[in-house]
Amino acid sequence: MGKGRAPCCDKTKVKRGPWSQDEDLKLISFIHKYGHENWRSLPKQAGLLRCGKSCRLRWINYLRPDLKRGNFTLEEEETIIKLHQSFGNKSVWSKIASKLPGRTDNEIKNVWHTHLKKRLSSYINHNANDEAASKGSLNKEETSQESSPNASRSFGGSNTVSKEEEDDVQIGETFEYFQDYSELAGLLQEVDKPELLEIPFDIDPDVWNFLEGFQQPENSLTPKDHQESEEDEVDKWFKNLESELGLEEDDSQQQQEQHNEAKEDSPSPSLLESYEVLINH
DNA sequence: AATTGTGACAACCGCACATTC
DNA sequence: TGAATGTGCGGTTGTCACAAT
Repeated sequence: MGKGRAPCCDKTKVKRGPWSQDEDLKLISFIHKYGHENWRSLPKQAGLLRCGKSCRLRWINYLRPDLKRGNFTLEEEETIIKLHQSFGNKSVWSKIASKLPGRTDNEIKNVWHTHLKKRLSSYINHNANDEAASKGSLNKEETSQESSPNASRSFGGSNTVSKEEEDDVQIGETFEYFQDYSELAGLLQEVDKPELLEIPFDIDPDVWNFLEGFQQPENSLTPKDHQESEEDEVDKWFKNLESELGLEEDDSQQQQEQHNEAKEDSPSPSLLESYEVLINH
């Protein structure tokens, strides 16, 4: 036997690529019944031709009932940026995820690379141009460099720094511009895409609390609240699942129901019953 | 209408650490 | 104590949808 550890599974015998609805249901129902004590043996026991790691990833990043779906809120984006700054340039997506209930490290990582980083970079360029303009002709050479479309500021003067790394450094330094994060919120709003800019004017008081004190207490809910929110989450999760499987009755009706969820207590079906309904559908 | 480019996100890979025996 | 195994994590890739040409 050669060096190194054995692969977690025989890649020629496992299915790869996107998960089907059937596979999702198998995984969900198995985990609900038996939990996930051993990811390696889980796929075999659940009748899935998947690698254990793949099952774990699918569950954690997509099927878990307590996951939030949809666009990140402005507050979540701010949190990511703040934490990314406070943890330094080395990526700590899991730590950030732990501060954002319902969001996964993978999701946060994607948002950072596809949205936030880009937006901050564009702000840097914008800011650099403004700065250069305000300085007028004090330093023509510098100004001409920055006005070039592909120009990027040099930190440390090393040519070996990759574009990605350079962006990170720039982004890190950008935070020094901000006196507080309300300014950062403004920047996000300024450069963000319209669909990511949903800032509710009837913003939840909790959000203001969150914005005032960055460290949101993890167990701020009373036991009763916690139980109710957990039921709500499960209920929401099933509605989402039904929606994705095309089993919902009517979109607008469902949206209305989801809207009402926050306002009224309604008994949620047991998880297992709902699985059976879905599977037998 | 067809082709190409780009963005977004799900999924995979491999390494490192923790745990078990 | 060290090897084997399980799990978590970050980086990277693959795929799909949509826009631009």
